[in-house]
Amino acid sequence: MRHQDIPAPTIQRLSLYLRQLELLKSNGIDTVSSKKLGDVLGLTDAQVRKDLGHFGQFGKPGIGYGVERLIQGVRHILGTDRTWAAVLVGAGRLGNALARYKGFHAKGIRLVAVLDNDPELIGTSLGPESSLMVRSLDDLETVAAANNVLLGIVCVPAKVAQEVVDRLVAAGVKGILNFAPVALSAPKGVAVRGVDLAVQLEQLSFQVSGVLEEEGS
Amino acid sequence: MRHQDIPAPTIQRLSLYLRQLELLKSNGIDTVSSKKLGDVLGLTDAQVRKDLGHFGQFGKPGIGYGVERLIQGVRHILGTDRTWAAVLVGAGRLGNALARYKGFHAKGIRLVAVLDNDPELIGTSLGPESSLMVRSLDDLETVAAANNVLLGIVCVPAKVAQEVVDRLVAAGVKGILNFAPVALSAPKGVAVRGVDLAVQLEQLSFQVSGVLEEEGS
DNA sequence: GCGTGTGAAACAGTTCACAGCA
DNA sequence: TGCTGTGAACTGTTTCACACGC
Repeated sequence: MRHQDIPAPTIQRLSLYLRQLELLKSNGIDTVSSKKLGDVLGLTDAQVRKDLGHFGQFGKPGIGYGVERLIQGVRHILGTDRTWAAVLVGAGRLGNALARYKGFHAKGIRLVAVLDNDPELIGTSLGPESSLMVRSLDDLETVAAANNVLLGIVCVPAKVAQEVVDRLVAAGVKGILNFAPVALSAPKGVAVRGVDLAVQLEQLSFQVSGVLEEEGS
Repeated sequence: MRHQDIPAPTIQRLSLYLRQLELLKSNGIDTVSSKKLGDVLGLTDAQVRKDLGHFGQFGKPGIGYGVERLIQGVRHILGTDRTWAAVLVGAGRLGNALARYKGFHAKGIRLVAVLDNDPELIGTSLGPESSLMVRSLDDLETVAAANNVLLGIVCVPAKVAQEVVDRLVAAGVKGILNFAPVALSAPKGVAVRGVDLAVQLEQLSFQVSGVLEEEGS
């Protein structure tokens, strides 16, 4: 089964399963049923089985799913059992906070450089935990080529985001995580995901409006 | 038409429309067709019309949609034309970066307090742009009651996130934006949205795996 | 002609229900 | 008996196609 014909909602839920499975594992539980897994995540048991069923037979009838085996399986499907080299562009407050994020490694991401074009920031350290320093944006192509960089994380102002994306694409990047509040375009063959705080706030605002309406205020 | 019976995907796209419309407005364009709007966002014209059609007749046949009027309309639907009081819990690096985010105001969100329970952080300033200081988490209930706080933003470690959420809910909060990498539970009547970097990285990893596969490597 | 609004058709995703295995 | 895997039914969303207004 090709990656493309798996429903997007299934892939989204795979991340949720994985997180829950890791929690179960750290609690010493080594078997779980679709019912139990679904309940904590607010899903039906059928949904869980269908999702996992797309990738082969993970479960044993009468028993359930082996937690460890399923973790391995899901990681493999998501590709987080491989290591990807990434660059982060934009070392402002948010970029800085992200650069110090410790979860990259756990997801198989190796941050090879943090880039910015502000002379004030270039040469700046990213704290004692990191061996990286902020480098000039001019180094992008060199760094990308030298490290076989496939992922880019964009934390620059909206105005220059498209420009940065174009350079990343030209440098061979295949996946971009965008924190700038703009719709970016990239050629087919390059995946772009956006994390937009403004969008989240709007969605939350809408949901809360609905809640208040229900309660009659 | 009640909030509840509008498809979730439609609401999600409303945020995209709004952002694009604001861009058009700032470019001095005051009319747009469903085709044009859809094209830049990667949607069909029919999709755009169906989405907007849920809320009444915004467009004029032969002409298109009035940008300004549509912006007003979408803002009203999303509830961002009202003002919501919010607290932010967790003043670590990420919390700090978010607290300084300038987009809250534009989305009708008034940040009334930043709270943490680390004595090192309490009393700390949030930079010259903000009049706020980090306050003790003990003040949560007081602040929430005094300002009619309906929104909470959670940037604390995963271990304590549920605990913080429970306190927020008890304090009357109706919507929570969670940055901690855990599945949180909240009673019906409280909306919870999660922004999880680890999940985004996994999804991106999956998409890139698919791209590479297509290209045959 | 151009472009909206909207039923009807097509498609996709979810839930149901049950056969089959431990 | 407990639980998976899966075709079949169902529900929800997207796309199509066209009547109507500018």
